[in-house]
Amino acid sequence: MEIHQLEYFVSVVETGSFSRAAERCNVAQPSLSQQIIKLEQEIGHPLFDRLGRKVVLTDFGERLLPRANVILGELHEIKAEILTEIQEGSGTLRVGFIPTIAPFVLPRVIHRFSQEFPNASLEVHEGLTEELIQKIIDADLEVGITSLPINNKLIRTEELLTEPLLVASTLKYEIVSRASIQVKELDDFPFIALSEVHCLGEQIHSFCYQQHLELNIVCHTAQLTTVQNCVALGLGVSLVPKALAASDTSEKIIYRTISDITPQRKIAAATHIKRTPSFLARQLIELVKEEYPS
Amino acid sequence: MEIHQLEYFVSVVETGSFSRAAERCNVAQPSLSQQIIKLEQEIGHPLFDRLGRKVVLTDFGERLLPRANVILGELHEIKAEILTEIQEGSGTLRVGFIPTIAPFVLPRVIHRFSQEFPNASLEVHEGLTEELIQKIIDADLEVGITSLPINNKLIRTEELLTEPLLVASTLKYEIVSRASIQVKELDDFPFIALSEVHCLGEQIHSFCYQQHLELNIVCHTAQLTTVQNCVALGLGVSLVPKALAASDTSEKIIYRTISDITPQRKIAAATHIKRTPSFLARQLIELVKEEYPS
DNA sequence: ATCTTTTATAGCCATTATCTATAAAACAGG
DNA sequence: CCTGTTTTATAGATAATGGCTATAAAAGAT
Repeated sequence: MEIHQLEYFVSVVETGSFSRAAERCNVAQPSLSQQIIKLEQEIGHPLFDRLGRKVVLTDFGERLLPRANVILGELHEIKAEILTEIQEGSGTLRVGFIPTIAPFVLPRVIHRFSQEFPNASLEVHEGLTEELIQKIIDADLEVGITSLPINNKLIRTEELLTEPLLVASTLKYEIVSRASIQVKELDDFPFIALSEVHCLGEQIHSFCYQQHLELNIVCHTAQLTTVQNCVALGLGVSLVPKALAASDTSEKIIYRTISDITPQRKIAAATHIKRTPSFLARQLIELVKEEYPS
Repeated sequence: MEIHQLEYFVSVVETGSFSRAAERCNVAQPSLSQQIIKLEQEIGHPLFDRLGRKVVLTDFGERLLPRANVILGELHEIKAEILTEIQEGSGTLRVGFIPTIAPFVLPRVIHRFSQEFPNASLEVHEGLTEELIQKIIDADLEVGITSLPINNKLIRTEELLTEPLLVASTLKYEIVSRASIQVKELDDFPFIALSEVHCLGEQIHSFCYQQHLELNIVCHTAQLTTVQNCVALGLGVSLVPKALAASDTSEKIIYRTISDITPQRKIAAATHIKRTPSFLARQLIELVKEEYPS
């Protein structure tokens, strides 16, 4: 049973004649007749009684008609409906964030996303860069919001913004009271270091290495929140993303930009290089750009 | 968009691979790949992302899937469902009866028919033979319950039964008191004749002509009921179908068989010679046979 | 780095839907 | 009742296309 056979069938019903149906379908009358005959053979019964001038449905034809209409209806609306559904934002998006971004960005992004795409469902996963990358490769996630660089030829990255790292400290350490801060002053104070399982930890580490700093690390923590708490208690100074500063309302810590050379990280969206980005994914990436706190 | 393309598409989704889908569909992998590509071109977007070992639906594919399943589901059930529906007797049957049959047969047939086929709808039309024939030819009616002969090469007739015509009279006329009745005695009494617009009227007329009777017609009536009433009032005798006698409970009239030569009419089902009889039509004809009063 | 798995490409073949021409049947009008 | 017209079916040729084999290309797996 073929689509065009059903189309021919419906046309014969609607025009009441094989020849007129053929004309409407832009085929020759014998072609249409043959296809109807084939259809009748497949059903096992005649669909029409050919009464000279008139063509009448048999009881089999009578019952095929509504089904044929359903099928053809479904078919012809498919393209338009799919486009509509997509632009209405229905569907599911699975997205990952690294832990040094998630706390500042996730709440705002989820909020706006669910407002703008009420029909969509968002599945969020928080994980370290390597884990996100692996899940993207396995197609468990479609997008990962991470930090550059990412060296994996299976991963496509789209840079979203550059975020400076600020010096964080209480007034206990004079570094934050000065008019301007120089990179070299960092190793004059006890330093709270973020574990290098985080790419941010790594990035700070290699920044210091490049600047020939020999940090006086008094603490290695596994979470940015712990860094923040340690700094607040006056255990030392640290380098933290500006987004952390922007969302810190406690006013215990002073955040300052380094004057001479600003350390920074690039925030990017990582996707599987072979996957065509879905509509929802593109929308989410835009939202992250707009909602990233600064 | 073709059926087999949708089948291939669903198979790829279900097997998660083009090669396995091809195997399941009994086609070579390149054939299947090509059809998927064609489908993607028609939709205007890729349906799958080919990630080496894995194949993942794009958002377009995700939305095509349920529709494809609906269409294929509809298609595969069609044949069985049509057969079921027909055997369940759903549908409409348009049937006609001539006026000299309708009153005795219609009520019983409609009753049994609607009991046995509660899903069916029956449209009954009462009309003279010529009218029924015309409506059958025009496909306004599918079956006509009439009397033979019918001479029209477009009409197929199926003889159902032979019905004798009985002498009807009150005791006022001695014809019904005798031990046996001979044809020739008919013209000894005033005769109530049915109009020849009815085939029954014609048939009685030609029967008498053949038997060289010269009826003493005292009345021409347009309806069988009027004949019956006239006879009951003792205005004369008449010839009436046995079915009328069988349904007459008044006991005013005596109905007697003629001994030597019994006039009779043949009851038949008339259908368009080119129409394949529907299930309901065949069932109805059977019912008329069974329910015809005798 | 090599082997295996998987999809895409190329070229050929077979199927089949379509076409033109024509026959057959039946209706309409004179 | 015959003739011309309309309508569907048949026959044979053609062309479009889905399918096949062989092979390439890409990417995992060993």
